[in-house]
Amino acid sequence: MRSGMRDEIARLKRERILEEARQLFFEQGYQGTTLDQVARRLEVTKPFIYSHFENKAALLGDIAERGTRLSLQAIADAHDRSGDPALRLQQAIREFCHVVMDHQANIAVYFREDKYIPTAASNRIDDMRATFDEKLADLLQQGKDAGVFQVDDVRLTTLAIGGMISWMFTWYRAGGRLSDEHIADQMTALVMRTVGFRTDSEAGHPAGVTD
Amino acid sequence: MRSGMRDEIARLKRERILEEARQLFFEQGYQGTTLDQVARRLEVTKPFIYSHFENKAALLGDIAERGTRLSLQAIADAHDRSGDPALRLQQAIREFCHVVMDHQANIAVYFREDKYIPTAASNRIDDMRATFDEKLADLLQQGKDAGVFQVDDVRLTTLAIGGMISWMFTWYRAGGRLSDEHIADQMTALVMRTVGFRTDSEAGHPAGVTD
DNA sequence: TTTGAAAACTACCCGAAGGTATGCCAGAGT
DNA sequence: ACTCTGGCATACCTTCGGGTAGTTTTCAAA
Repeated sequence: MRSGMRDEIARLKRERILEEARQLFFEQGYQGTTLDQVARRLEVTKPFIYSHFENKAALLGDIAERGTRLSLQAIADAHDRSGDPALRLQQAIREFCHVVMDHQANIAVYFREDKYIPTAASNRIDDMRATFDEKLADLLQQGKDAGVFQVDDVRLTTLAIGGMISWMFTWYRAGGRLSDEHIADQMTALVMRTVGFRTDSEAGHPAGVTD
Repeated sequence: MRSGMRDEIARLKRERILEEARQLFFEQGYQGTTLDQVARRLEVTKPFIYSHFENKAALLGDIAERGTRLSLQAIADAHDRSGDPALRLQQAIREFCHVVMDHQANIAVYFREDKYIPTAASNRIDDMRATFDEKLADLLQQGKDAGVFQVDDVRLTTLAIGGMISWMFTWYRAGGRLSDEHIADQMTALVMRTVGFRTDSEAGHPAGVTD
C-alpha cells in the first residue's frame, strides 16, 4: 500500500499547485503570471511544477476543465432526475449559481483564457459545454411541453440564462453585501421569470395597474 | 488646410491599425498576437505602428474604451430622455444588443484582456461602466416607481440584465441562424420579463394551467 | 532639379519567461 | 553503516517579441 500513499501525496501536491496557479491566473491573467511566481507562492521551484505537470498550459487546462465539469454537474444533477420541471430548473440554477460563486476563479480563468487551453482539454470542455446547453435547453423544453413555462425560442433563452448566471463571475465578491444563498435565490427567481414561470405571489399585475 | 488633411490621414491610419489589431486580438488573444502580425496584415512594419501608438497596450486601451463607450451611449441615449420607462428600457436594451453584435470584438477583447489595459484608459473605462450601471439601474427604478416593473433587488437585477446581454459576445456569430433584429427583439423581450413587465399577450397563464 | 522634412523600413537589442540538463540530498531497503 | 532511488533545486539555455536607433525613401515646395 505504499504506492497508494505515494499517489495520494502526488495528488495532494498537484492540488496545491493548481490552487495557487488558479488564484494567480485569476488575479493577474494566464500570460501575466509566470511559473516562477507560482513556484514562489508554494515555496518551491519551477522544476517541482514540471515534475507534476507537462507544462504551463496543462495547468490552465486542468483549471478550466474543473470549472466546466462542476457547472455541467450542477445542471445535469437536476436534469437527470424526474419530477416537476419548474422545481428541477430551480434546483439546477441554484446549484449552478453556487458553482459560479464557489469556483469563481475556475470559471473566470476558463472564459478569459479560452484561447490558450491545450487542444485535448479544450475538446473535452467543448463536449461538456454542449451537454450543458442541451440539458438546460431540455429542461426548458420539458417545462414548455408541460405548459408551465412560456418560452419562445428555447435555444436563445438557454443562452440568455446561461449568460445571466455565468456572468456572475465578473461581479461576485465573496463576503459582499448579500449572502451567497440570497444571491442564488434571487438569481433563480429572475431565471424563472425569464422562462415565463408564474409563482402565486406574482399572479397579479403590479400595484397600480389593473386588468 | 494641409494640416487638416494630414490629421485626417493620420486618423485614418490609426483606425486601420486598430481595426486589424482588434480582429487579431479577438481571434488570438492580446498576448497571443504579436505586433509583427498586426503589421503584416496591414502590409507595413512594426515601427509604423509605433509612429501612431505609444505601445502595444495603447492599442488595447483604445479598443476596449470604444466598446465601453458605445455600450454606455446605447443605455444613456434611452435613459437621458423622458417618457414611458418601459419603452425607454426596451430601446436601451435593443440598442445595447446591437452594440454587442456590431462591436463584438471590442466587447470581447475588453472583457478578456481587462488585466492588460493601461491604467489611464482603465480608469476612464471604470467610470463609464459605473455610469452604465447607474443609468440602467435608474431605468429599472423609474419603472418600479411608476408601478410597471416588478423588481425586488434593483442592483442585482441590473447586473443580471447587463450580463445576459453582454454575454452575447460569447455566442453571437454574424450571419447565423437568426437576424440581428430578431435576436435584439427576443433578448429585449426576455429582459422585459426579468423586470416583471407584463405585455398584453402575456397577461394570461400558460396554456393548460388555470387560475 | 534640388532640398528638406516627415514618414516608413531595416536591423538590431535585450529582457523575460518557458523549459531543461545536471547534480544533490533524503530516506527506504539491506 | 551503506547504497540506491527518486524527487527536487541550482543553474542554465533558448526563444520570442516588445521596443528602438539609424538609415532610406517619398513627396511637396522652391
